[in-house]
Parts: sequence; C-alpha cells; structure tokens
Amino acid sequence: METAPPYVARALAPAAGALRILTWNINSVRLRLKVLVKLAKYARPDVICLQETKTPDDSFPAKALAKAGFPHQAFHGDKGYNGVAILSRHPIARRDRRFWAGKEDSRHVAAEIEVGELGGGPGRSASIELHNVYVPAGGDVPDPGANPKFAHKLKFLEELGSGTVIAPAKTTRVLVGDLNVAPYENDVWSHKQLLKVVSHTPVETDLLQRALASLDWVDAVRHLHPEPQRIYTWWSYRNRDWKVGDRGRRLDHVWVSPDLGARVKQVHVLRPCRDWRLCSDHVPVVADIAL
DNA sequence: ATGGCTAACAACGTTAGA
Repeated sequence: METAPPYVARALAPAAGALRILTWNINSVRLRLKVLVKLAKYARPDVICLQETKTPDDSFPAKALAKAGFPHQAFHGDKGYNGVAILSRHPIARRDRRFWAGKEDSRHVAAEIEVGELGGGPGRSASIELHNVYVPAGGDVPDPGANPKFAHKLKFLEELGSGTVIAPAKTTRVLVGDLNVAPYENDVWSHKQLLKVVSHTPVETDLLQRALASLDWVDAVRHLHPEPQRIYTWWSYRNRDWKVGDRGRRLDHVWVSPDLGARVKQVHVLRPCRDWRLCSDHVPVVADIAL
C-alpha cells in the first residue's frame, strides 16, 4: 500500500535496552488503522501514543491493535473529534485521565507502564508515568476575548504548567503529544511570519516554556537536536505540495522528567510519513529512552 | 484576514483542524 515504511525502518535501528515511544496525531485511527499497524511493524515502538483518534470508545479498534502487538491499552475518545490513546507492549499498572480547562473532553490519558527488564536497575524505576496530551488547536484568531477557542487553549496551557492537573513529583515521567505550540524560532518555517499565527504567538510560546520549566521537563527532541536546527512535525493539508517551501511547524513533542534527560538516546521525526497516500498532516515522532 | 485541504457525521453542508 505505502512505500515509506522500509525507509522509516532504515532510519530506525533501535537503541540497545531502550524503551521506544512513538507519538502521532493520527487524524482518525479508524481511517488509518492499516497504516498504523504497518508503521508499528517497521518502527517497532514499545509504546504508541495517539492523538485525534476521532472515535468513541466502543468503536476504537482495540482488538486489531491488541493483535498487532499492543494488548495493553488506555484510551478515551469523543464522537468525531479529539481522542487520545496509549497502546503498549508492556503491562499498564494504572490508568488515569484528567479534565482540563473545565471541559470533560478527551485530551489526556495517562498510564503507568511497567517496563520490566528495561527498568529497575540500581536507583532506576521499574515503571514510568506516561502522559499523552492533546492541547486545543485554538482556532484562527489569537485573541482570547474574541475567540473562545483561543481562550480555551491558553487556559489549557496555563494548567499544563500550574501543577494543578499534573502535580510536581520526583516521578520518572514522560509527556508526549500534540501540544499545538511551536515554541522556538526554528520550530516554524518563518518565525517572523508566524508571530501572529496561532501556534507560534508569544503568549502561547511563553506559556509552553513556563509549563516546561514548572515541572522541570526536558524537551527531548531539542535536547538532542538543539536550535538552530529546523525541525517540523506538521505541514498543512492546504498546500498542494507540502515540500514546497517546507512550510512546517514543530507541534508534536516528547518531554521527559529530569532523571531521564541524559537517557534519551535518539529521537526521529518520521518525515517520510507525510508522503503516504493517505497521510495525516502530522508525522510520528519516535524517542528511545534508556531506563 | 484569506486561501487551500482533509475528515467526521442522524452526512451532500457544517464543524473542526492549526
């Protein structure tokens, strides 16, 4: 069906003894189920985190994904939009979901993943607390007074850094997801032209930085590939050819707790996936973390 | 501020994405 996975596989020799986490805004898990299974075969993640599954729980393809090697699952979805899922080869000890910004929507799911022989070394944790987050897009107009969607997004981002939803703790943690903010200059194709565009406005990037700092998260992708390297994970559907001008943004993130900062062995942004015939507008991000 | 595109749905136009 698709030609990209072998290319993906070549780029993806796993780091020895590491836990591989893949995060992807899949933009409908039912529409892209087959390609997800194929992606999992080639990229061999231990844990998959999806956003925008766009399906209620009773029509989530749980059985097919269990059969594909991910029997341990935690997911929530809303009809037609939102929706997050954690799919794991390793057992899940606890599941959790939190409500954000006063709404009971499906934008967060957490799981305590039992990492088995990967963890538990001297002073190491035998499990990790994994949060999968889907921050609201925020609509078109970057004015919280005029645009309720933007106000919702700002409130969500404030909560991400307030410690009220995810409390500060010395826990071994990973947070991944579509945070819908491209925080740094080289996270967008044109810093200047996007300063007033939702996803890269100063109020959003400041709030994301505050969230990052508040819980001492390490931005795993930038830790290994610092500025000024240009890194994007999303390209609009609205350009005839996404490669022309490479007009992307880095909206999808992998954050780790400070104890894991030095243990992120490699990260890959799977750009080739943007060329698939039936592609999401986001591409997967893969991180290998030695526990 | 707009265009252009994609997906879901009591679905052939509307809502949402970002």
